[in-house]
Amino acid sequence: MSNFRPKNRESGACANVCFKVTLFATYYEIVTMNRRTTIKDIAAQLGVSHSTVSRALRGDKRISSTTVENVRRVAERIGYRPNILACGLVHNRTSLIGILTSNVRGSFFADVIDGAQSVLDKRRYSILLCCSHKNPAAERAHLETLIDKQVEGIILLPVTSCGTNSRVIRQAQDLHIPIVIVGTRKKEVNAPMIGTDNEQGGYLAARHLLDLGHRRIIYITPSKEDLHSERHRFGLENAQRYRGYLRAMKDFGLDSEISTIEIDPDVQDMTPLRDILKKKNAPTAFFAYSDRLAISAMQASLSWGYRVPTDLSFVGFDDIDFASLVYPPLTSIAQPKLDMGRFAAKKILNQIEGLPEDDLTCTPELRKRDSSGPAPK
Amino acid sequence: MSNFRPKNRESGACANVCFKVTLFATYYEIVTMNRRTTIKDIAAQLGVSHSTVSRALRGDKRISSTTVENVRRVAERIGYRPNILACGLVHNRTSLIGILTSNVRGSFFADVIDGAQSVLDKRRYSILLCCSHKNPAAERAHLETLIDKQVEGIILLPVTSCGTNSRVIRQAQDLHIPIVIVGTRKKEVNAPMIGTDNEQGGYLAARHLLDLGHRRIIYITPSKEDLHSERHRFGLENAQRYRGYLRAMKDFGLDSEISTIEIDPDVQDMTPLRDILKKKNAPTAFFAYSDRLAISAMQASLSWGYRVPTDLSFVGFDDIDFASLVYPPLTSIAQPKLDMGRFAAKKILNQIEGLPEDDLTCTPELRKRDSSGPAPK
DNA sequence: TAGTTTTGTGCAAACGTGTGCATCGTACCA
DNA sequence: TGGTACGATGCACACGTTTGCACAAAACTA
Repeated sequence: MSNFRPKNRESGACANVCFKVTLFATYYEIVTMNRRTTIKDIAAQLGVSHSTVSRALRGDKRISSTTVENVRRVAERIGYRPNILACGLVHNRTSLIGILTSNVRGSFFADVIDGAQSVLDKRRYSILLCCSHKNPAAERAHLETLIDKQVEGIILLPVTSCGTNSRVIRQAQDLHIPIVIVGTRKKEVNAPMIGTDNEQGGYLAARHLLDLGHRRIIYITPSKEDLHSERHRFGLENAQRYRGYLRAMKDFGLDSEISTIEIDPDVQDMTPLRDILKKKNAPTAFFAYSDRLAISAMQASLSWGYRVPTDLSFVGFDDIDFASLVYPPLTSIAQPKLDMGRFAAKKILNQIEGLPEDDLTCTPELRKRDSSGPAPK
Repeated sequence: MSNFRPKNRESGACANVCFKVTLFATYYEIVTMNRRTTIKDIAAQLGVSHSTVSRALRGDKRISSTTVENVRRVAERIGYRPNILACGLVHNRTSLIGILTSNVRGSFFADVIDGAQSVLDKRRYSILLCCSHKNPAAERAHLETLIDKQVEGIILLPVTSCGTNSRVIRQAQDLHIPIVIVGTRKKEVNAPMIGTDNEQGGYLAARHLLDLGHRRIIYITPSKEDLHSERHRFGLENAQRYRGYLRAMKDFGLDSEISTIEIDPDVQDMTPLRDILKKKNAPTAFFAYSDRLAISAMQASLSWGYRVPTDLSFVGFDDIDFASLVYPPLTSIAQPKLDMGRFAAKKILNQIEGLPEDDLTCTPELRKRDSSGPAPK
């Protein structure tokens, strides 16, 4: 078989070359079946150097058009695909963007990913996905993995503990890996952020209920601690949404009516809700930190015989898919999730190109549905 | 500054070495701030060759323990991280597993990812995520990207059109990239699959309703076409679940009661449901292709004044998060999604190691909740 | 015809790491 | 003292690309 091996400097007329191509393609189809083909294979078949092939493929205008054409043809025939590791080694690029999130579940995450992917796709970047499950140690490990894998940028989705991992984040930044935070940023971390005006969202929700005539409006928080302390299980968003609610209530002079109940979404214990509904002067409306929480509370109330929105009104936050699927459809505050993902990707790409980037705050929007209605007499 | 540059063959006593280390660390901290440090940096500081450093870091036992220790110390000090591109180039590895899915939304996807990640993490693999939105062209493009990025394996999540892209899939297999399909496989594609016994799931659901005394049970399909033809918008699952329903009905001699309505989940037009409920001898129970569909139908029925489960019973499929959050909580058929993800990852890893792999079919399970109850008199 | 430009290629080094083999020094043995 | 064995390290090449530079041939110019 070795007599088939092409000799190096054996160029010739085009027809001749074509003949050899056919011949050697057969040879190579046998030999290279089990490995990726390289520019050297192409070079050998055409009797040119691999640098010529490289230049031809990259469209270097110094290469004659006939050579370029030959190279293209052989490349196509033997199914050549560039080795991205080798290219990456030379250019110090991986075309990888890391996305670190605390939970892969939920439409917020999905929409942001979708939005980011649509932008990154066009620039031939791929997404390296990590999920930390709110575990700071896992989060740090994943950040280190991302750095080790030499991603060219990192998108941080609501990662509750990133405050505690600011050291790794700085480490990434020292290596000039751009970072963008989607959601809310801890003050320890210095990176451009894309967020929603949660305070405004909270205000919109409360204001909507107030305009419907409700006065006794309760904020449902996943964690009371979040609202006042510096430790935030659910990020700063919770405190911000609550602050918007406060502002609306105070605008109406309802300082004395301000009140919250805590429902842990993981535990789903509804007794605080049941208790407050039993009191005299029970609330007529609820504004929840999240749609999930709002839906749980609403469905629990239904199961106890309350009518929605006749007896009780509910407003959620995030406008997830299911907000419009449950009965009654849930009024919610929407954030432009897809756009946030797109912007995040753009911010990363801009930073990669050396452009400075700063924060971007999106405006939330009220999606009125049937779960909120006029306050009962 | 260049007089600080370490000369190559300038070894010395340990104390001397340590002194130099300190000195040059300072030098290097200045010089290398803007790039990743390499084994050459370590080698230069210690006055050894880079091969020695490489061997020391890899734990080659031919290297003296003092050298190993020195190398480790310097590596730590200058924050050395191996260049994964270079390693990959030598070993022809990327430590990347591609996951291609049609939609990133939904708990099926999320759980499978989670499960896969937990297994892949331990083996230091990362996940390259692509989402094709049920678009065959995008799907093919993404598959090609995955091949180009030299992933070491591909997990295909319910990708409706993979039949049309079997050529690319075969291309990947020719390059010895292992593939696992989670969900259902098209017959054009020859790869190990990990799925649920959808037929059995359908049987369980229908059987559950039959045991509760229901006789007029309707199957809600996202597309009637799916049930009989070869074209499947929603994969083969739909036909399989329907077949399970058929078997249960026939077991009870209810061939004449077999009936379906079509509700497109993207359009959410509920008139077929309304129409069938208006008929005399209206159905008393519904079994839907998916939880999403079941929930929509159930909530629509509630809005028309029907009581669940007093008047109507509903059973879904998939046991998504929201199944237990809606009111009344939805009875559903669960698949072991997390495990399916774990198994998928294991199958990929095994194949990478050259072990043969074949299909795995998981057993579905009924999760009884309040949306299904005894048939009305 | 000799010199200059242009055109098309090849050579060799580089990216950062891994590794077979050669080499060097030392210790041990006869 | 000569030979052998062994432990520790360096050299040089490999992986697949890209790219600065040199160089040859061809095409001009004078």
